[in-house]
Amino acid sequence: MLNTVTPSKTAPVPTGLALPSIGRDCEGRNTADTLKLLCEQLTPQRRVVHTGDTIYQAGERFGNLYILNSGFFKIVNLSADGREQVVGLKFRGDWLGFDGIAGGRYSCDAVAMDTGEIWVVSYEALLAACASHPTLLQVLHAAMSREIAHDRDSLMSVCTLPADARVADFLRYWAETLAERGMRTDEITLRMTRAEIGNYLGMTLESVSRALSRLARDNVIGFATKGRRDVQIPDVRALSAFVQRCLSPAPAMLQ
Amino acid sequence: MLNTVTPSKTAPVPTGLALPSIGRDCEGRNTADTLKLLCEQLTPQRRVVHTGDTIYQAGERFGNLYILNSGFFKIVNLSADGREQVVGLKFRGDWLGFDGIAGGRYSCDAVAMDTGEIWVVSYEALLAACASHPTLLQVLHAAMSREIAHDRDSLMSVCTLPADARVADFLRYWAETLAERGMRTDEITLRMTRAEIGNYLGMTLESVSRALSRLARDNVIGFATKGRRDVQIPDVRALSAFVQRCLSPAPAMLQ
DNA sequence: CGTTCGATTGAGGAAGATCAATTAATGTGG
DNA sequence: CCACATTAATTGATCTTCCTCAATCGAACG
Repeated sequence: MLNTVTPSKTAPVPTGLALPSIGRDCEGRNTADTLKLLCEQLTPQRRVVHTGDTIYQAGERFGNLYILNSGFFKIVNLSADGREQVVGLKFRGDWLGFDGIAGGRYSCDAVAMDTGEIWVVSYEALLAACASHPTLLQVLHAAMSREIAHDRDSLMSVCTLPADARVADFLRYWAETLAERGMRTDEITLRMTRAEIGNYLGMTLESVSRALSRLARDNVIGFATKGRRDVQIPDVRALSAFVQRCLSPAPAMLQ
Repeated sequence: MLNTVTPSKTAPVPTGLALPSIGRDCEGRNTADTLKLLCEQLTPQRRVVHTGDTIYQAGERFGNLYILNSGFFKIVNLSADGREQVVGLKFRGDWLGFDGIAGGRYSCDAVAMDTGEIWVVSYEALLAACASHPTLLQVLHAAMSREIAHDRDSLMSVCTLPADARVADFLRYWAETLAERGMRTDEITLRMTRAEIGNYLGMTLESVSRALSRLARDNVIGFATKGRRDVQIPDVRALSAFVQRCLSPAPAMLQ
């Protein structure tokens, strides 16, 4: 495991820039528009990644930022004493590597959870491009800002929600993230094991499994015919409602 | 409570720019140097704040970033259903308000926990200044990057450490933050109640109290003669050692 | 000097972790 | 394509940690 990515292979896959997109990236710009702008202004090196590839690792010298064009990444923090913690999940349009700017070294691992394509942008080159194209700077800052805001939401989830609600909120976030990118949300494929989900949410894999079973029993989610990796979400709002139900102690548990 | 700050009173206090400082802010620049640069390049509006003042609130229109010159802030996230979560603590040299860039609105409250001074910088003006002074941009990005990296460390603490270790790690972080700014760490004054600390760390105020009592019993910390708000930390490394002891199950509990 | 707020400490209970056994999915070599 | 090995997921039983509830104490303040 932990293969470094194949060094400098120009990607033979389509960029997919023509895909429709609904979510707002920054000031009325959606993910697809933003990617288009970045591609045109920066002409980044494109790189195909496969499950398990690491784009950068903790301690490695910082130099590049990465933009995720397709696929899916996890960000893993490592402590000196060997603890591992999934601290973030990255989807299409997300940036990777901001943590390296301050210290000159990345402070975590970025691991691909699926086949995908990332765009490599030298931080130096990016700054130069920003100087002549202010919109680029705005997009960069918006991406960093969104990451900060979302990290805070994650902390709030972990600190204030019971285990079942945390899992429900996790699925809700995942579905909404896909929706913002114009993807289907009625059936999503979790490319993470229960152990990885549990690590991210601060609970054991058994608790994740039990929470999912409970969500399925309450018909908030469903499982596909084959495999429990695919989760059916008929109505995203039902997940939010479930979270609220976990928070209010009094109201009766149906059935 | 929740007073908004006195609107536009120019600060009658010294900036304290000549203070010594040891920690690295970004690429060999320390906190004091960075503040000096910011003050010279931006000539920001200065504003005195008192305990309980809020610099901005969730939902308020974004426009300014704030640099903390002295004092101490907490950042509070609010959920739609009324949960409150302390998601960050800010010390001298820290920036406030990054979360507002992406959405055009702040997503949390910034509340002063002590008398202090903040510098108000219009985001527009900052961008303009960055265009002509690239170092400024580097400093800005470093501040955002550090915030991202630290938020991840917080999540890791909450997810992987038992309650006692979390409190110890919290004190360690506080002491190191002060040390980086050239302040004393052998005796620190927590300007937060047990309830606020507990909220930040994802536990109850009783658990915080018990953890502190345990730390005092093990002589990892001490309490000042009067009041339990002041914590003596004879050796910061003892706090790290305590965290490690919490993680390794086998070794005997002394006494 | 009483009131209020914050902190401490104890007792009991509940959420979730741990341990363990079983089942389902995935992958491999024949 | 199948038997087997391997990994992931589920479910149950027990145990630990931490939360909840409650009483007490100390400090700060009007």
